Amino acid sequence: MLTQTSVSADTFRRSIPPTRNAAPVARHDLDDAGEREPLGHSMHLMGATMSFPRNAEIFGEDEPAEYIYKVISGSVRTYKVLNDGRRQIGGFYLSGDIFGLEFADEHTLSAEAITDAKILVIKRSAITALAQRDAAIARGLFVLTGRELRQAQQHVLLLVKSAQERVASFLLEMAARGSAGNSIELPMSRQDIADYLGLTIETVSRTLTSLESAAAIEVPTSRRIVVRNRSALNRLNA
Amino acid sequence: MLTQTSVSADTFRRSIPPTRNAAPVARHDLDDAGEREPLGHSMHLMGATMSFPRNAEIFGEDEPAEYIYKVISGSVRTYKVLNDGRRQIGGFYLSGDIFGLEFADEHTLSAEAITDAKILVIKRSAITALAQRDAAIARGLFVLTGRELRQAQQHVLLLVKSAQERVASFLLEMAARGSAGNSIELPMSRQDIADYLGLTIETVSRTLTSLESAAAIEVPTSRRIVVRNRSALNRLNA
DNA sequence: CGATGCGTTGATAACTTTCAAATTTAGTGG
DNA sequence: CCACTAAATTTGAAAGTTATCAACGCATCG
Repeated sequence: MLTQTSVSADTFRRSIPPTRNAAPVARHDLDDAGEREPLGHSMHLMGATMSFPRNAEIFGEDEPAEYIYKVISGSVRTYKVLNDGRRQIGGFYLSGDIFGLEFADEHTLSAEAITDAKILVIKRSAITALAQRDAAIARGLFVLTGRELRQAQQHVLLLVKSAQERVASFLLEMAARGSAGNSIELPMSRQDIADYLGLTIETVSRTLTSLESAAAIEVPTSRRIVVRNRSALNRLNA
Repeated sequence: MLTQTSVSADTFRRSIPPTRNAAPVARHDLDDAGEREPLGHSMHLMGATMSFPRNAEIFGEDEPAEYIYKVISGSVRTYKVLNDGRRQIGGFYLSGDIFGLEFADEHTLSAEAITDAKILVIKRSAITALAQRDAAIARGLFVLTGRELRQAQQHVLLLVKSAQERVASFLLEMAARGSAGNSIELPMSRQDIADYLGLTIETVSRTLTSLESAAAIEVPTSRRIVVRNRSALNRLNA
């Protein structure tokens, strides 16, 4: 079953950046209840921003997880390549999202920039050291990890649905995250979507066309989708 | 697509048990590096053991997550029921496994005893209080949570495979966990397996039959499976 | 012994993938 | 800015996989 993309050979490895000398942070802004944007402000004080061109690798599976990352602009995909060459995308990270959080010493997924992206890179040791002194930071890490777990569990639920349901769920998810009214800007290709949903690009494309025929959505350009009938999509979001 | 089991009506709700008054624990046994069995011994000192008959609900989705649980004997499934009545099993927990760990205040999955089971039940607040005083406990919680995340990510990878691959992976997973040579004792029904793998019972059954025809396994009884050709299964475990 | 639940097997239908080709979009050099 | 090539997306037809519907076998339990 060689349905999904093989790893593109055009990604290239970048050396891990030197961290800007992380001055001890005396205070950090607490977000309300620390839930909306955990670690949000603290991170900016101790990281360096890096630019990654489209398709550049940010970190690779099995590399030591020395940093954690926050998307400043652009977008990122994490993925895993199966033995047979298929690629499974674990998730998409948009502006403001934090990724690369690990429990173990090595990354379990790889990460690439989907579009040109600016990424805030923070030494993991700096965060964990801070977390030891500051319960709010520790809790922030916990909350973020909980989100990752939820996301993975949602992903499981997604993958047992029909193609129509998967695509509808995906669109609703992206609409909720981008939250620009009913218009969805997709930074990722059809292949990325397919590899996230466990489908082929042809099925994704056909499903979008059929949703368009059913007047549930409009697809003015391949990277922009307008939700016309949200309840129709919700109905499919079983 | 109404492929999976609807919630069985024969499960029944049990009231949450009173915790035995948790005497402050002066010391707790550290497992080597705290990794093999995180929180292992500490838990036994502060929880109460409860018996659940087959198919009894241990906790329900959306109930407050006040306890965490450890399987003493028997086995447990966690699951979620989708809007349309399908049931997706999140995982199986065997003797020694800890489950019910949550980030939020409510459970995101329900849990039921697959077989008659003895479960150690510990107040979550007792553990977290302990974790605040003891870094090893805190780390144990972290490790366990990391395992949950890994498991969910593995589950995602499982669900994008073919039926044969899913069943083969499942068997290898169970073989690795039960680790009684090549013989696998399955506590769960075909329906449970199907709902875990995102397949129908018919497909699971047929796949087992076909693996047996291919001399990869033997199925002496429906709940026991003997691995005859592990490399054949590994080959399918793409 | 008959009812009941669980598992297997068979035939057919539905869905998704595969393979192929057409079409649109994006990027490049003149 | 246009022409041209490469890449991405869409569409079509056929094949493959899994689900659905139905029947049967087998064991357990009153």
